[in-house]
Amino acid sequence: MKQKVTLKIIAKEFDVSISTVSKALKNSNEISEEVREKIKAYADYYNYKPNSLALQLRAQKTSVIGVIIPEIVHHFFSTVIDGIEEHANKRGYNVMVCLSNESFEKEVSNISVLTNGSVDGVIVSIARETQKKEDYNHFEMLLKDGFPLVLFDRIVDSLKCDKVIIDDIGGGFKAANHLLEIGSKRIALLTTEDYITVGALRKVGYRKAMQSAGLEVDEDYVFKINDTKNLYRQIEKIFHLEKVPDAILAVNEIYAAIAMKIAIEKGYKIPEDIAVLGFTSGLISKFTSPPLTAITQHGYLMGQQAAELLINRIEHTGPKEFQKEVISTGIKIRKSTYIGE
Amino acid sequence: MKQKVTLKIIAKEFDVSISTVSKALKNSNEISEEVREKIKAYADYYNYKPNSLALQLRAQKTSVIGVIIPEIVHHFFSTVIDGIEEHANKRGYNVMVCLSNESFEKEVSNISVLTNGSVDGVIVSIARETQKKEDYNHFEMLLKDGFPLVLFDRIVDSLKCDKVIIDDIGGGFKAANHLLEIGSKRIALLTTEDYITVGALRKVGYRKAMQSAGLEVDEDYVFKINDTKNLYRQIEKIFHLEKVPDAILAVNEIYAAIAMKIAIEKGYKIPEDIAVLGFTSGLISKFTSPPLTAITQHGYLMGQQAAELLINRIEHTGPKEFQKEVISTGIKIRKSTYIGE
DNA sequence: TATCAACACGAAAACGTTGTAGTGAATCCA
DNA sequence: TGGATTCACTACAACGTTTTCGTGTTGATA
Repeated sequence: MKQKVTLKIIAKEFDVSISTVSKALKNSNEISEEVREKIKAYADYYNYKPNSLALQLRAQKTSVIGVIIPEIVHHFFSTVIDGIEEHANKRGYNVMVCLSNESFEKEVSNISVLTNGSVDGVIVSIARETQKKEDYNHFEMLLKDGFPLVLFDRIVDSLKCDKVIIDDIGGGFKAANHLLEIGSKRIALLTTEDYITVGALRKVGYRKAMQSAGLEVDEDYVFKINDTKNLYRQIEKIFHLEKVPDAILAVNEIYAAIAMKIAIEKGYKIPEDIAVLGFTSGLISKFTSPPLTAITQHGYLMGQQAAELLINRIEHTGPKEFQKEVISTGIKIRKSTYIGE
Repeated sequence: MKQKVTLKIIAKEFDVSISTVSKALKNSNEISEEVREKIKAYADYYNYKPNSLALQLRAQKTSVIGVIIPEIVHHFFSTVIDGIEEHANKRGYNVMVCLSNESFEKEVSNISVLTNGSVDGVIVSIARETQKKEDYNHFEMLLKDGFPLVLFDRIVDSLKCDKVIIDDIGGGFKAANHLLEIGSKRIALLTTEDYITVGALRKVGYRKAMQSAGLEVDEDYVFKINDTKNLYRQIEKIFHLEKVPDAILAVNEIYAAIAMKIAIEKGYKIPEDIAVLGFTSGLISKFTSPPLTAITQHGYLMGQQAAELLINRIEHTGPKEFQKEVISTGIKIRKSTYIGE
């Protein structure tokens, strides 16, 4: 690459000092009209732009925020990043994305790389492996130094920092309630293993809804799916129950889509025989047949909120106490639970 | 935030010079065992990490690569980023993602921000608006300075730089050919407007396949969809043709899924009456019913290649001449074109 | 006792920028 | 003519590193 033009080079060109060039380019009236103009012309011609590293080093501020997510090939996380970007840009920040790939080690190393001065703060959604290990030392180190940190979606309560979460309990409740309202009696729950908070919380909501309808939660109707094994085979077990459920509540859209597919193959009519409802994070729900009723998650909003909290923390605007924002879910009713029309 | 510990601070603490501290931490044997150990212990305790801005400024190298994509909420682009990240990390680089949101202005400003020293090179997929305007000045400026730039997917041939593209012509050919092989005679094409290169190229492939089968391309069977208007209404026009096609080739999975949905509503059987095939970039194809046969795109591989080209360019490994890598497509045959078990 | 090497450390430049605090010359006022 | 003021510019520190080139002290050697 060609030498980038710097103040020094321009200064040498016109045989003036570096300060003169700097001031001329900033239109300071300490510098004569004449000198100013020729320097600006030269800088313009050679497309001078101040080196941001130098600026950042001097200002002790990068105007970059780091984001660490478990994976990017996931519609929900993409929407969150989109929201972060939008808000960050509006406030003059850029975004640096790192992926943990659900790995503890990679998360730790990402944190380490990002917090060595390259960013003013970080937003993170914790990796699975970290949640399983329950080792949050890398975060605690940051917080001890007062480094701006915002956790979203996959959070841990014990860490003293700003957080943004989806109202998963509310979502689970809303989901189960909808099924109860359309008359379902035996609602099967397709959820994740317990250590995955999101699944666990949605289950809590489901349980709450069942109880407030005066129904017992039969643990035989709760299926904890292991993502690393064959999904079809695990989900199919729903249909081995003595009394096949009249509704299925899945904590994500993949499980829901698969359950629906199996149900149809087995000759059940949806929603007449079995109603199906999922939590959506992508486009699948819209294109299954029948289209899937789903709890919607507003990742974009979540990203915006996270960015806002972080930048407020960085700039010391906003409250001193740590915030915990809760993003409420929506429900998009489609044909998989809706008879009539 | 608390003051970060620096060499200077440690130096003051032990009343030695900054150089001594720097050398001690690097285990230089210029420094006595004793001094070395106490400095290392202190640094360790206070979690000293060299400031990367300072390192980067000094080394005139950031080990960061910038990526500008039109949007992130798009499975294809996510997979590309994933691939970029993977390769970049392997070679010691970090990734900074910016979104152009298909806007020319934002693309220009992203380029400007990234190339002021914050990254060693950029990978970009050009925004729609830029392609429509045909204004590539911001890229030409970079190339004039020899700044490392890799274009992927949405490229422009006139720019002298490394490129990675999907073999869209081949994909279109492969798609049409598959339909011809299963006996389709009247293949409708659902494509984008002409200025979108990807759609245009896939059409070329479609045309080639038709011609090599000795068939004329009837322009009435080519539908150019405008993404900003109502998709259903535009796609429905397929079924207003005098002779309804016996196959539909869509240049993306959304169009394909919608076409299939409309066909089913109108009582056609898929694939018996009409076979449907799309280009996939997400998970939709897998979960429609019937599942959609699709040309697959290998975004991950594309990302890896792009990163490899870029880093080779940055580090002057690899050939001097600009490369144009072509990623070939695959085809995943599912029930939407496949009769029989 | 003069010479030299080894040892253990410090000074300073460089990366590119900004802003404060000079500085020398011209101009002004009385 | 002497002092103050304005003008147009320069020097320098600072941000945090690394690295090259000193430099003073010690101990050994001839």
